[in-house]
Amino acid sequence: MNLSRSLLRPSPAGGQHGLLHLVDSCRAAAHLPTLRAVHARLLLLQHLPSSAVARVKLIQAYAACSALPAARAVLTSSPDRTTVFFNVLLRALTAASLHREALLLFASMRLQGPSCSPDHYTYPLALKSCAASGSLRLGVQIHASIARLGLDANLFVAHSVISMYARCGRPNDAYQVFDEMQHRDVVSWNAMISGFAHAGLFQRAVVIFREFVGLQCTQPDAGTMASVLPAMGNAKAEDITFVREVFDKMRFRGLISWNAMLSIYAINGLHVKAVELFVRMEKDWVEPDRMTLATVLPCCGQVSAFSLGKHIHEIIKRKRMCPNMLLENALMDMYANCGCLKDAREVFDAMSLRDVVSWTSIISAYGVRGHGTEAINLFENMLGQGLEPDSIAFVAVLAACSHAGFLDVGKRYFDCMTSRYQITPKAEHYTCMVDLLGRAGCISEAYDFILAMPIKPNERVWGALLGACRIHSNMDIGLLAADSLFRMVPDQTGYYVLLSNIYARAGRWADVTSVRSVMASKGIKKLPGASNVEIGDQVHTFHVGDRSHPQSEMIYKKLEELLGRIRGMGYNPGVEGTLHDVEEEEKEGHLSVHSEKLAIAFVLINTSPGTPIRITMNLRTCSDCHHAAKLISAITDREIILKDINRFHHIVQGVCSCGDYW
DNA sequence: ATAGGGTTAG
Repeated sequence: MNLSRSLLRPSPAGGQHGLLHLVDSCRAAAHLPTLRAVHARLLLLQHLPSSAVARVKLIQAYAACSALPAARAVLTSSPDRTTVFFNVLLRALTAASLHREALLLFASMRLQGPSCSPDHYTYPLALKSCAASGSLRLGVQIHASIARLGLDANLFVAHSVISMYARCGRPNDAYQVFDEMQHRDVVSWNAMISGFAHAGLFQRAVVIFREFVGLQCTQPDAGTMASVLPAMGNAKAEDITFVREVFDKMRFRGLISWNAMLSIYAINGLHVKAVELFVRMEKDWVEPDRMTLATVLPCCGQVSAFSLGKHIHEIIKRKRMCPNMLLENALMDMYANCGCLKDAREVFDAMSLRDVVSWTSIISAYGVRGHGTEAINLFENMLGQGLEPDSIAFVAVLAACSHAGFLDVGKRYFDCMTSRYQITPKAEHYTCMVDLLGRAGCISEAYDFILAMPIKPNERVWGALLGACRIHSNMDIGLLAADSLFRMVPDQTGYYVLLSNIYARAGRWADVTSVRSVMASKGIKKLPGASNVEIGDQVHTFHVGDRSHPQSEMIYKKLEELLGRIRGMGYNPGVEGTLHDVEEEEKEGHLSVHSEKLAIAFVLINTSPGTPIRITMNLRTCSDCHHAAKLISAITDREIILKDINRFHHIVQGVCSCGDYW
């Protein structure tokens, strides 16, 4: 490396300046061997005793090389010690998250005499460590010293006091400091916004954000956007719109602002908005970084924006951003959710390092398709690598067991999770277990399981039971589940439909009608089924009986042809239909124009033979469409990947990965 | 020669 070469030929100008420059280069390059050599030379030439600057630079450089003991040794061996040495070392310790050690060093300054008294550089660092380690008592003491010295007029100091109080769980004390400030700049507001956000007072964070914007004295900056972000989970639509307006009005929009805006959309489930904003970002020639892409990729997955996802993968390759676990995990997630298990697996196999998130991602990809054995093999493989499964990894493997109907294995994992790994089951785990038991036909066991839960069963838990009751036609327990659900979420259409399906299966048409009239009286409408498919980078949406598509005529002709061909193979719309679809208008004729079928016909017309058909829909698919899709996949020799509201159906040559069990 | 607010997955 050329650092060492220049060391051999030090600049003729007497050395010290050249050597100090070399120290800075070692700091930038984090090159410890050269740094040691330069240090030795400085010692040899006796530059160190006279030059405080040289010693400060050495401390910084050693810290940059993660050689903290060496950094500390420079301070210890200094004949004259001043505050700045401590500040630089404190900075190194806080940057390395060594907050305990930072606070010990801070405390030791008092013993060093007046030349080492903490100053307006020291306090922000010490308070940062208090905030990070939750040391409220020490923080309060430090605040008192600051006030005694009158240092609270310094903005840097005041902001760190605000931040310390907020992060130590005292948002009101933080606000008092903020409120009493004589002068404020943009960071003062950012500190308070982020303070409320980190203290969990999301609404107050948003209110003060709005107040700041309303003042119009100082422009919000990227820090403002990033500060409000953690307060925007589950945000109100009007707040999101407001932040977007602020974002649009910013005179300078840097990458951090774009990333924060994308993130706000993503955490609120506004995946389409995030995708649109990303497209806008590309048009504006803003170069995305890893975080941008790691934020947008899951959104692509959620809306099955496969071509954009692939495009992002190309960006990642072009910029040589991999290997990078964050991105690889996000890519896997995107491919899996776009229905491309193979591509997800390729990313997984190519990874040089994998963490629990990577494994969980691929396990869940297999699991939601019904490939239970592979999901379990992967889970065991992960354990074999010595990785500790966490709560979410268990959700993935339990879900895999329930989708595949592996009753005993699932029960074993649940026990293993609590006993061996000491993980307290959450609602998601209970949902998986109820699903597992219920699907396997153990309905009363599932019901007892819910009653014995130590936490209050939520909507999804009861929903899983109701779903199982539909599969196994259990009306008694189905009614109990429905009753709980209607009390919890009286307006959720899907549960009424499930209940009426249960009645329909039992042939109790009067009850079917009464469920429908309850729905009508409450003004609840059945969510219209919609299927999305992507051709090129264009998304096409189909509804039941949709004739709005320009190719409508061709689509219906194709569908008729297909249905004609599969009828000879045992497809009989009437029989399946009465079992599952109770809406009058959907019987017979309308079953044949369900959105899934239209989408399949459309893709067959517009793609070359052999191209997989990927469909994303907003409901669970009906068994009539499922049956038809299987037969169509066989006669047209196409893979059909149907993403349903809660799982994937991967159909190859007439066989579905769900094993007809969903 | 040193300090404040801020974004990263399953």
